[in-house]
Amino acid sequence: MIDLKLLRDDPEAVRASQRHRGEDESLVDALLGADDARRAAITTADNLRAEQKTVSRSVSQASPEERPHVLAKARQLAEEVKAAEAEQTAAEVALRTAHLAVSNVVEDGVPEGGEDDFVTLATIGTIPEVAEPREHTEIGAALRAIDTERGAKVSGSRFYFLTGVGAQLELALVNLAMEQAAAAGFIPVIAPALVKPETMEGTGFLGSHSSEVYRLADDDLYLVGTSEVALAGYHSDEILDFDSLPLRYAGFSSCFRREAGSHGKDTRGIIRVHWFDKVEMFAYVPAEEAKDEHQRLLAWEQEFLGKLELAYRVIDVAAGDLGSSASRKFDCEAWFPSQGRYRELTSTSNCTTFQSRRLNIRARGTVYDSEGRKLPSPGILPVATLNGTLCAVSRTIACLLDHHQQPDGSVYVPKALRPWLGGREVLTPQ
RNA sequence: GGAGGAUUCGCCUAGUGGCCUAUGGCGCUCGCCUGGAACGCGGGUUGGGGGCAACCCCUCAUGGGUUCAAAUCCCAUAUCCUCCGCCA
Repeated sequence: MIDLKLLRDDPEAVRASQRHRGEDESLVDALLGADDARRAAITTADNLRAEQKTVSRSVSQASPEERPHVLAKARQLAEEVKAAEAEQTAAEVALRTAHLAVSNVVEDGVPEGGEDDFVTLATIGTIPEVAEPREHTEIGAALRAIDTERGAKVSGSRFYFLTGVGAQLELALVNLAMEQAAAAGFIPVIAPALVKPETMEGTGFLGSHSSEVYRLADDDLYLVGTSEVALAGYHSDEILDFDSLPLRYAGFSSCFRREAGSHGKDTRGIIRVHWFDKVEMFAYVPAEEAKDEHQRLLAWEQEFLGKLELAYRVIDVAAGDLGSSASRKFDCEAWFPSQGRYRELTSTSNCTTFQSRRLNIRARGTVYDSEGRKLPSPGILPVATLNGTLCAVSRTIACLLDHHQQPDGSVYVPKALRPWLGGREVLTPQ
């Protein structure tokens, strides 16, 4: 949810942002109208409640002769309060609906346009020369690392088994990612992959992308598509200690995606699957720190890709391709020789205070007066949330096999992964 | 799955229909005292919302209900605890 105070101060900025995204700017006026209606309803209800309170208290003190009269007045007021409260509730629901319909305000500098209108910010590493590149599926099968046939047999399309070095590769990547994150000060977290509807709703994944989400109807639980959901929900309805910020978590969990709209895309292999494991970075920071933190998350993603010795580029995602809660998004796309193009491996979004407002996450900070003295009442301050992929395992494995394939059919192992792979420098078909 | 019990402002806690407009303690904080401290004394200390302001409204796990009036009575739900059952 966007900041209503900001909207009141500068509605045109929010309208401009909506246009930038290619979304309906009349939603902004609907929101302003809903807010006015709510204020009016609250004022009416407040006044009636105050009057009712006074009359109610006077009942027990009323003399026997005036008592029936007072009681009648009280009954009438009770009716009126009930009606006014119903209107207030309706106005508040309408406001929330209108509020949720407006996407986050896009950060200055985000490219105009849609999916293809990204701006490339950096291109890093040397694209490997591979004469006749094979796909990761073929390489994975030869190494007995990836078994998509049995994945399909057991679970259906877009499922897979990782076996042998494939399984070891996953553990190596997770270990490397977690080690890096912990060294950078992240709190490692193993997060639940099943969450309640409120959590899923609060993180915004039941909006336009609800068809992507698996739901367990019998238990009214959702399977997360990313541990961002659990990590954002972790501090929901909490007031954090402002001085403890930034709070950084590195969450590991399985991720589940229905891939409902992607029939025919990446049907082979493990680039696009219904289930994969992922290490996700999630940060809670003071609102004014968000932009800097976004750069830090991007830097950590790049550090990780560097350790994997991959050639990749960083793109600044265009406004029309941003999720509703992101004000800006950077993707890192690594080179896949067999496809002759870059494919997304990681993504980091700055959600500013949009997500935390929705999840009711704030911070309590010490407030100082103009002379720098502490004031007795601590202030409540807004918190920004940001997320970034550290390692989406299955896609990263696909990339590693493709990117580091050798003419003799073996696969080069980046130095950073070797400690977790028994020191192996290459993976060789059996 | 079954049977009980619990949930009050950071923590503990008083409170069984009407000055509860919520008690007391701890903690925190401001002030006084002091050369400076400790002790002591006094004040402040849940959030949210409306209003230019004075001030007002809501908030006793959540949602309903009864009543002129609910922390208090009734119903439902959630979470936690104990016991039983089942089970890694």
